Amino acid sequence: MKRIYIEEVSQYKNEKVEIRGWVYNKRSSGKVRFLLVRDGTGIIQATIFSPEKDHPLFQLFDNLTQESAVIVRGQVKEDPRAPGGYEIAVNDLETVHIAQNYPITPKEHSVPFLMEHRHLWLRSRKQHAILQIRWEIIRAIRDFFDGLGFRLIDAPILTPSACEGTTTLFETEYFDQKAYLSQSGQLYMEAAAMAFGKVYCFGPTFRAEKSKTRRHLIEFWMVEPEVAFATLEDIILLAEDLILFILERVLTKRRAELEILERDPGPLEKIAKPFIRLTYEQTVKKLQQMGSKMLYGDDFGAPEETLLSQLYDQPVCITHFPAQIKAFYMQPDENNPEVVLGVDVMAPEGYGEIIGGGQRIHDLSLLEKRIEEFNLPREAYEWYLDLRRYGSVPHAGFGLGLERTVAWICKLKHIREAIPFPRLLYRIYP
RNA sequence: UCCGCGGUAGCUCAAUUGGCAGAGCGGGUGGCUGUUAACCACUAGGUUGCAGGUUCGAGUCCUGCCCGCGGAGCCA
Repeated sequence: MKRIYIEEVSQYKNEKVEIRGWVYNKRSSGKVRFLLVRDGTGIIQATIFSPEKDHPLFQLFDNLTQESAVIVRGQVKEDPRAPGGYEIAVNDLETVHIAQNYPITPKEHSVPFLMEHRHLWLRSRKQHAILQIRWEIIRAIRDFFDGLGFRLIDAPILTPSACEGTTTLFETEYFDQKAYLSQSGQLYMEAAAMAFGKVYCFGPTFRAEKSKTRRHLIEFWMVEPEVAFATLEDIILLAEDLILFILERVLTKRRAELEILERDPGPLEKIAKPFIRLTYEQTVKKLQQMGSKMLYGDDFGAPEETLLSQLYDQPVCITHFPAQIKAFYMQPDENNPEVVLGVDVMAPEGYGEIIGGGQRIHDLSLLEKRIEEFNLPREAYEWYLDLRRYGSVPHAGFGLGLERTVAWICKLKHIREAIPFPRLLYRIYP
């Protein structure tokens, strides 16, 4: 008898197989018992028939509780009445472990309760589907960059100094010094790009922001490509291709999961190059016409992001921001030094910014000046300035927030479901 | 951090003006030969978040605290 996984069941029609898993749910109707078994790859209905009321399999079945671990052996049958179209006619049932009072029942639960049981919630159908899609997106991102000849260069997580202001950094002890958890691998990727040409890093980042919204996590994953000799225009094209590659992959390989999530694939299928392009100035004018009170020089707030996503069903690339609202390393536009060559890509359907990036300053004296203007500790940036001393070239890159991308593609109400174990302002358990 | 809302059975919620703390689900027992969050009957299950106060009487009103949820700012 062959031990198989539920996702392979259609290849074993009428064969006898063994499935190892957990009880998802059970039902009974007199002389027929139905056991829904999940094994991590899917859920299948196992059936037991007998005219004998005290059949030994019935006794085993009756003792099983939700999430008990079982080994089921029997024949695969195609049956339209079974969820998924296939079921197992059981002739042997082995109990591995009886679960006692599993807390997540097939009924409704509140968000706080489910978050408290996140370690178990992962077993539920929708959470499982979301994390399958997350995995597919991660693979797509790696395949995309590897396929283009990018080198994966890992950025450090413990960093020696505040790169973009200390208020949002997690501080920790580093023997007799202080260290900070990384907010971004970008500066290290700039060094790597000068060594390898085109690079990316993909890892967790940490922001000690006391933000409490559906779009924020304290710990989140970001993929950050950086390309030597690239301009703003080059990386906008790269960002478009990346997003389309991810969408194509999920739409072809994770249809079933999108269906479990009741996510209409229509809006995702419509997305195509080129994305909408607007300068910051054009965007502000448009928003003001729509009734927003924001002024030139303000950053976009949540209401503005919502307004924008109502206007377009394509991602929107906003460029040419006023220098003062962006980071110190942003390259000024040569036609208008008041604005910088940065880009934010806003996902449609109200999901807001999923990408932030741009062209970096490559001129040593300009970068020194900016470090001074932003009141940053010059010593901490000596290594970064070195990149402008030894073969400096124009270069650009961006960061894509993984969880925001997952939330958009899965159309989640809250980003906390886009990561297995979310770290939030008021939650670090489990 | 600020603004708003909430905490009652394992879970989801109800409880009229301050007047006997209840239902569904889940658990247990029994029934049903194709169930789809199955269904039917019976059954057990409570320090009403914590501390204090008002009152003949507090789940309900007041004060403080704890915990969480929604939103804002900031950001990916």
